[in-house]
Amino acid sequence: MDKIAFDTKDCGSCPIRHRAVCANCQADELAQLEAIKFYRTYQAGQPIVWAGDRLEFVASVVTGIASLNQTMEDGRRQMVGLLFPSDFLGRPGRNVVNYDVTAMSEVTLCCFRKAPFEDLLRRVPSVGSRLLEMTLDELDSAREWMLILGRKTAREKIASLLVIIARRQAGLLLTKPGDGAQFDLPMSRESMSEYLGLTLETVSRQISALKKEGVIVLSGNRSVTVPDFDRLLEETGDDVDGGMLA
Amino acid sequence: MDKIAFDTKDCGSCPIRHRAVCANCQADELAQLEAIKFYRTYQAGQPIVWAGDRLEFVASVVTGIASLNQTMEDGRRQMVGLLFPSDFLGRPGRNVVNYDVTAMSEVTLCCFRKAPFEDLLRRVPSVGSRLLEMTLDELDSAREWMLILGRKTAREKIASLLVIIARRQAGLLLTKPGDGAQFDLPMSRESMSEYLGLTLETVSRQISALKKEGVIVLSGNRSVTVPDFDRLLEETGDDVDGGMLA
DNA sequence: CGCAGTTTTGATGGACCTCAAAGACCGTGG
DNA sequence: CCACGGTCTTTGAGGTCCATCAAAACTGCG
Repeated sequence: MDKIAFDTKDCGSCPIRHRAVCANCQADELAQLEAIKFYRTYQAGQPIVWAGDRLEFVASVVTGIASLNQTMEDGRRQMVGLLFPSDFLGRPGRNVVNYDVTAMSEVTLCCFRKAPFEDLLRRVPSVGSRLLEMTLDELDSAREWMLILGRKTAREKIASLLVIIARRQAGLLLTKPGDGAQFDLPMSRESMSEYLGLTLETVSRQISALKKEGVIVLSGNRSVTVPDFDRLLEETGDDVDGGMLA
Repeated sequence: MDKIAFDTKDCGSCPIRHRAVCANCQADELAQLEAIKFYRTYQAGQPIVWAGDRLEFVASVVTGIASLNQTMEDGRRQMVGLLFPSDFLGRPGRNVVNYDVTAMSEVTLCCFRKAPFEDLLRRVPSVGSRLLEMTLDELDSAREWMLILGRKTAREKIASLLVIIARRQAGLLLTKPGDGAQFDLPMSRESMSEYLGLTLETVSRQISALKKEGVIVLSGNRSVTVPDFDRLLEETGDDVDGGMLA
């Protein structure tokens, strides 16, 4: 297994230091978090927790990508969350998780045991305020996702997912990836179908169509290049330019 | 216009005192909120704010029901939130709203101007912690909703919506309405279709089917009686008893 | 090279959408 | 009190997008 590529003793060298739940912390507050943290690593495809299980910690995703999934009695599955580096896992004040959490790639978590973290949440306002901010961001993206699930066509769904992944892999949420942007899909066709409320066959067909029309270029099954990002944006069905131009 | 049916000077008589963002406040904290609050009432069907508009206040819904909607360029609409009494409207730290907000029935809001509220959020931890708790609850229900949108059949969607409305109208979220429960639909068929990612015709057909099979009884278009609540629950496709019995 | 898992492609069917018209509900005014 | 009009809802007929079932092609790895 790979070694973690940063100094686990020093939060200052942490790649998510300025985006995670600790982002607003001063040095002394950071020290309190540092005192109760520990790391865990999961292999690609490995479950992190199952719905209904107790989760003894909360955590920040440091590297890798994890998914939250709901499963119905008859096996139908819907992804309901996708955790990128700096995203927060777990709910303070609740011991049982509602969703299956799975590592989509190798995932490293920065974990805090529940009780000390909740105590800290009460004492250190900058952690609570940052967590509120992050939760509101997640609620916003959940609502965008609801529009995708409820109203978009299969083709628009695929384009939307590609845009979301391209943006998040590029690091900052607000910047627009440039033309020629290249990124890896962090998931299988099946996971994409669970994200989008489609079957894996429909996902495959729509990706093939976008490829044939030159909207995207594939090398291998996971690597995507976007020659013209605006073209991809048009395919999402969203208002590309905020309604300012034509 | 009807008069508000409680004393607007006294938070103690407020119907949502123990469930809203002020739920965890002590008397002195409540006094600070009371000092900056004001009320607004909107008629059924009236817009509260449009997506992209500035919203100068945040608010708790005191009475009535409001919806959050997203609209695509070509007119497709998806409801992304449904605000019942005690739910919170607006996002601290952001001046512009992302969704159209509409009063579905006559709505009374308990409003706080943004700046004083955000100031109070910094000074009074019990408000921030309650808001975090409420936001996490909303995120949970948004994720349940995503399962509905992505994986359920039209019939299951209708049954799920009826259960959600029955539960929330009954007041507490956890209690199961008894058999013979009667409630009013707070929205038109069209709004139901925007909630569920369907057309209004499909909504109407599925309601007719549930009615014909005796799962529900209608009197007028808005009043619903559920003779056997477990029967309705089965129609949602969800695990009825948490997988404990059969 | 061969094998297991993943992805693509094909053929067919069904759930839901679209377009259209009739029917029910409800407030208003005669 | 009932007739009238507008809006909302129901019902019908036909079409389409996506799911389902099935098999071939590809990818990656020992």
